[in-house]
Amino acid sequence: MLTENVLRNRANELSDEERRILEAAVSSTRTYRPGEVVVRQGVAVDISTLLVSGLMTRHVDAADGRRHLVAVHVPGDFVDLHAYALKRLDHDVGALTDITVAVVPHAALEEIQVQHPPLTRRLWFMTLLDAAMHRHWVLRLASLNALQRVAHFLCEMNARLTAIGLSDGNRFALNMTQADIGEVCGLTNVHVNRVLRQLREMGLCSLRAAQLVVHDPRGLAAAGLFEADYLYLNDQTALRAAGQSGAGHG
Amino acid sequence: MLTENVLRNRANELSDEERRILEAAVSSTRTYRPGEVVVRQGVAVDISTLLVSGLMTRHVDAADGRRHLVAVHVPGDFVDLHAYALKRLDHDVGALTDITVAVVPHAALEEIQVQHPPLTRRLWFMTLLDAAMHRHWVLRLASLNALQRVAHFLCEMNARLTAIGLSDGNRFALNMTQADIGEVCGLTNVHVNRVLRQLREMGLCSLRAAQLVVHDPRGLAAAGLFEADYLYLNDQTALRAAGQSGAGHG
DNA sequence: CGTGAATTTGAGAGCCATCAATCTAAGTGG
DNA sequence: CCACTTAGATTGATGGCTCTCAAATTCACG
Repeated sequence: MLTENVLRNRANELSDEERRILEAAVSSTRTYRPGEVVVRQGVAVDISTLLVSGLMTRHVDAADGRRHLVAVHVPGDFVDLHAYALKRLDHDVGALTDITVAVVPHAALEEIQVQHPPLTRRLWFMTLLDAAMHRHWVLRLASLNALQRVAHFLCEMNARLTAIGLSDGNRFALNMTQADIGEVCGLTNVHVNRVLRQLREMGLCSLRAAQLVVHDPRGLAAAGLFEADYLYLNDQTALRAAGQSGAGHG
Repeated sequence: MLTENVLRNRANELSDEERRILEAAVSSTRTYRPGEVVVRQGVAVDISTLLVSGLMTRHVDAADGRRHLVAVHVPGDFVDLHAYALKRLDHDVGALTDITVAVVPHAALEEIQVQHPPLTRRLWFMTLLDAAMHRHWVLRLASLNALQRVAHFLCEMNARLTAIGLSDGNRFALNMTQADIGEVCGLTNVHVNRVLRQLREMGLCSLRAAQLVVHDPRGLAAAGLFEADYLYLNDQTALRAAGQSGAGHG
């Protein structure tokens, strides 16, 4: 029951039977060390990977040697479900921390697609969540300044990790360096450092020893112009952690 | 046969039968004027829209009144297929130019999902293309400067429009103001204007009267660090237009 | 306690935003 | 056919946010 917890607590929550079906589709599990590449750009694959523990990245290595993150994945994310339809990826997928992933052969997904349309639709939904997150990353980069970007990203991680029980809404493990955060927010590690100091001095949050402590969730959300609706969560705790009212979407 | 042309020329090209099925799923067509909102954020919908002609946007209105584009859609894009799984959107979808869209009720999509798994998989693929594009918009904003961003975006539009026969690879209609391009690239209209002048003086391309003329496709691609692989095109003309060798992906 | 990675702080420079004005093109009404 | 209007394009001057370069300090870990 590797994926039991990580597949809960989503707006799109799976039924017990659907979880069983997915569990049965897992052929094996693998572990990777920080920095290892799990799926390399352009290489055809016939498996998809479900993240069980740790953080993963989607990233592109620029010609000048710099790396840019285009997504961060948390446990429960069906990281590589795209590969089922795309077959090859336009970017690398790698381990940001120590991770464990479950491997699902595409043959098993094909069977699910034929035999379980409702589950297929839920899987489809999960890939659309990624797109929704991407859109807000675009928004973050296009319209927010450095302080707002970092605050927004930290709010997003808090909301996502709260939804899967890895944050209590005020404190969570964040095994990312300031350089990693810079690669997410389109900033240099130097400027991320200045922004984090500013957030600390504003009494909003502090990041020390890979632990983020959020002193003022609503204030942090306000600083980052963060609204959690794009995460499509239904977990009230997660919404509160995100500085939202949790009253629904209207 | 409204969608006949726009559904061709894709790596994921549909068969004649699949196109027929989709055609049959269309309940009606609608037209909109530039600036009109087709799907408003947060409103539950039970239809999806397929763009037949014109350009559409996904955008978010910021609190300060400024608009930010997170995606641009070209004819053939199943713009709102997301809504089938998501039901409500986290952003607005609107008309950038005069547009015609085909309306597909979700009930028809459900039937397709049950009866035509291969077509479902292709539709799924189409939504994943959006995500792939989003990722490269993230990359563009995070890692490129103003000149590179604009060049990159123009290359993307050229490649996408070439794939559907709306560009010959060197010239195409682009009914976007410089302010629109700024909203795509995270720049002000003023700076977009300076960048366009620079691109013109470099002999790469010129935008006049809603017509983009690309004088040097490979040079423009180089200026924007553009690589077309994320568009998952198989159309060799489109790849050449994109300044790529068209020799495949390795 | 030594070593390398990560964090922190400072100084200077550059890219792009902001503000403002002018110019062009297209459409409207008389 | 021409004044009038308006949206969009163009150009200039100034300022600020963030990068770059550099060095010092702290932290993690064997």
